[in-house]
Amino acid sequence: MSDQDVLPQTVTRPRRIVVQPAGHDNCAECEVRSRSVCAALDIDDLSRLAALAQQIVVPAGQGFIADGARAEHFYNVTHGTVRLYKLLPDGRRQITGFAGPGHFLGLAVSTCYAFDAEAIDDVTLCRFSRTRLHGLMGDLPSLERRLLEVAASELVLAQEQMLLLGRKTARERLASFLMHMLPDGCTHGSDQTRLHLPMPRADIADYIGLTVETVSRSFSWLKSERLIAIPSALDVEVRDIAGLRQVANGS
Amino acid sequence: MSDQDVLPQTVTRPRRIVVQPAGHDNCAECEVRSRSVCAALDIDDLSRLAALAQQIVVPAGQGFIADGARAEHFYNVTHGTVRLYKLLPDGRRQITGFAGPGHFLGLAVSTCYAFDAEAIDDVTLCRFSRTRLHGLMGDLPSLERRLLEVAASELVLAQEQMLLLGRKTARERLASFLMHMLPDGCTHGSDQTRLHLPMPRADIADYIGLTVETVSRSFSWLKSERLIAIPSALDVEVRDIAGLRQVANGS
DNA sequence: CCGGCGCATTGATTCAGATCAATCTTCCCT
DNA sequence: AGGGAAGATTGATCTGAATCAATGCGCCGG
Repeated sequence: MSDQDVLPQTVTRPRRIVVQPAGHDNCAECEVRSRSVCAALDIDDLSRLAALAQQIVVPAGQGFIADGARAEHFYNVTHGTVRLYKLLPDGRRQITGFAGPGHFLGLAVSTCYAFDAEAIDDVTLCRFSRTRLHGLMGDLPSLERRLLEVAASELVLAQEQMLLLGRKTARERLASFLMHMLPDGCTHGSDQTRLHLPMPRADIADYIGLTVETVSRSFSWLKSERLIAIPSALDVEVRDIAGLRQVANGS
Repeated sequence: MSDQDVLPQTVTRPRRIVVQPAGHDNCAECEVRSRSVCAALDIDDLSRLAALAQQIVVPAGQGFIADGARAEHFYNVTHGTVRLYKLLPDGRRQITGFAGPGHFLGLAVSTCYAFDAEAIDDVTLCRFSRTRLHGLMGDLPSLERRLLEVAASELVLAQEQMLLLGRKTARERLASFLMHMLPDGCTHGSDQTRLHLPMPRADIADYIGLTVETVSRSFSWLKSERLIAIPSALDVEVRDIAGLRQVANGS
């Protein structure tokens, strides 16, 4: 046991954030482009955007945006899932959102970020200089328009989350959360009801304003009501979408 | 008592929403212009905006935006205060924000509103056609830029509210609410600590996710701690801003 | 194959805030 | 001035979720 363990942890994954310095001309073939802000741009404009982009890789558990730090970058998630959260001085945490492939991060007006961001699993991001992207926005009104759309739809989501946090019961919160996690378009009909949750129970708890125990009990309750099945903790099968929606909206 | 009371209520205030059809060239002298999105425009552009504007007056208690209705207008508050909220089918209400003079309303991406809006006191608004304002935005990038700023700062507020609703205690919530209500710039220093709340206790309760009773008890507690004084229900005097901030952030 | 560590579940008990129930206050309206 | 209604406060009790406390279940490393 006296080998080269110079670091306290024994991790096989990359421990530090990796920045792919350049050579990133592949925006045109980016698999998340259609879902991201980049969808607003045609091929020519895209290359101007690509010139600003760096690819960065963040290992699971690592933070890459810190509350209060100067906001020098925007990010676009290409792989993996990110948790965005705010902390109280005593450590209480509220997760304000999860960002998966295609999501845009860093829409702060102020010069500083007002939240933290951490990789849940291994995450790959496109990073843009804030000032340079701002400059580009003057030239590319469609990009700015797209950002406004993104901001407005985030706002709608935030308002739904306020309703959830302020007025829903534990079971209603979990049901609402699962409904939101369902891929778009399968909220109606009973197709494609398999669901993989990238985040652990503690993250769900801090997102919907409960404790881990209450989340677990609510999962068990939904299971006992035959609304879902839980093949493994991170995999949920929605058995009765309509029923789940009923619960989510207060029976 | 058998006079002309053809309506169930006996109200002296205007009962219906009044639309001032036109003659609204006074944007240049608008007293809320500097605080509103209109601040982004110079005098010439302002007149183009003014051409789209209608002034509407909404009596206290009246709704003027309905959840699910087609989103045909944007609004700018010029006088009074508006409550924005979402309802659950069984009537539980979450107020997602209050909008006072200068505030911009209607930033929905979708074709339909996803919230309700009601006048708290008598409210005056500037109303713009959604489609025409969208058209104007193409010509006036500074307007679009300003809207993006507004949306981004709303988002920051929404995230703080999620932290409040998900993780703060009753006292912390009320203290946070009062801190937010303080006019900008008086969060530090002990000047100007008088505060008028336009909304009743029930609205505060539905905003910070509590019941009226708990709001009232929390007010009494803050008073007993000498952090505030309550000359009348709607008037609060902040006695100890630093202390109130401490409570707001979890002692 | 076994041991241990990190997460998830389940059970027992407590507690902050909801609910139920009186007052109290303010301010119209007559 | 007086009566009443709407809002606010205060008190008594209840309850849903938090907290405290064991297990249970994979999964990885040896």
